[in-house]
Amino acid sequence: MDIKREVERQLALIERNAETLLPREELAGKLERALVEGKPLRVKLGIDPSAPHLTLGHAVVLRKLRTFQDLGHTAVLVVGDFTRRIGDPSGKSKTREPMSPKEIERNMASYKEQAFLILDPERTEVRYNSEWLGKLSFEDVIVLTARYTVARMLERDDFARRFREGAPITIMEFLYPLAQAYDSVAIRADVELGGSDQRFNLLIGRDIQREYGQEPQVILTMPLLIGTDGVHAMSQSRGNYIGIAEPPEEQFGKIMSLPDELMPQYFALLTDIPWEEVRDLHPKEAKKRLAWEIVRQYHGEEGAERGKAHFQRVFEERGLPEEVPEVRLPPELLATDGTVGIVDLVYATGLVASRSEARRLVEQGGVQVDGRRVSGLKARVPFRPPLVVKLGKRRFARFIG
RNA sequence: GGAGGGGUAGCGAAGCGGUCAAACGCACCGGGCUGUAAACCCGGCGGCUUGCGGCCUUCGGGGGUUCGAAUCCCUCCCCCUCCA
Repeated sequence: MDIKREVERQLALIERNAETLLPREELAGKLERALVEGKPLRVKLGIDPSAPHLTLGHAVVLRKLRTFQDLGHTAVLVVGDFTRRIGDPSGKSKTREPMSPKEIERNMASYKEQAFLILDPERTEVRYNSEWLGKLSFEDVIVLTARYTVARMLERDDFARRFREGAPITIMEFLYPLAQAYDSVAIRADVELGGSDQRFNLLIGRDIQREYGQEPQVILTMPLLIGTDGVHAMSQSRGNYIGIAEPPEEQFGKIMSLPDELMPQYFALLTDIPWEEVRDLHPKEAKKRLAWEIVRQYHGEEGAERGKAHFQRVFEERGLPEEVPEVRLPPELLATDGTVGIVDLVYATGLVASRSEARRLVEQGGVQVDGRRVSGLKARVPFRPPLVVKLGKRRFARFIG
């Protein structure tokens, strides 16, 4: 009786914001058994060790994993170091460079540091899939492949489409989800988490576990967080991401420039603040709340305050940030009358890639010196340090004597 | 093994002898609007050059033809499709 209630409570928390939970009944059964036997569930999350940085997109799934931990379950992070050596699973890009174990280890160090801002290290197990995949013989692999059919593989939308269009699909791509599924067997996963793009792979895990005589895992997918462009899923390759480890000022600023329409999704997936609580605020205030709350999670309240203060100073009041990089003017640029050419000055900040870019900025009215816009390529300004040069909206440099 | 298609700027994609530093879209940068929103509008987006202008390096690599090539020829490398 009590147990039934507890199972329902856990289920509700787990299901919140999830995209897919399959099959719900099986999860209920597993939760109940965990409670009765006092044995936590093993909740798997696959990790791609190629990138050392985590984004808010990762945070969505990690937060869900944290939910499981808070309910007493164990998170099992499976690092795809072996699969990573095989290459790119997506098929759309060229083969990635092989990555050395050292690099992987380095990435994982920073990964863990960031992930543990969200996860509870006490309830986390980190495993590398080379541990078991590396031991498989070719025979083992063939046995594995014998347990899945081409037709089932082709159920995946991506494969189906490419097959139909005559685009290439390599056998390796078939192996990849199988390897991932085998990971589930190796760690005896009860649940596997992933982004919604992982649904197919996670489902294969179920089938393969069954083939190996295990109780199939339950799969739980989370929606893909839309990135800063407001259109595509957040990803590092698209550059539309906000990194967990980015400085508070950056995070705050990036969140503030998200399209308003994204706010409900961000609140739901990245904070514990119910949307209803903020929906009636002025959108700008709601977004500040969002930014503050997200920054707080990764940089603490102090960081959140700093991000906010920076934002207000630089953007709302159009003032100077608290820290402006200091640069020196190469003496030869200084004319005898004590002036310096504007293009030289901009270039000397080191904030532009070329003199052409400096010139462009000047021509387009994107340059301010001590708060005064300077335009005209031939303009010269008296050089009396300290001199603050502002490029565009957010780039600053202070010239010191 | 055979037949065919293709490699163009960060990406996608035009161009197929001159007017091409190379259309267009995305991304990006600047300006405007504003709530630094987003959307939208205008401008920019190889480098160097004080400008209307000029110069240098680019269209997979190399070599030719031509007054002139991203565009034609040769050769090499790479990718893809179909047939076997």
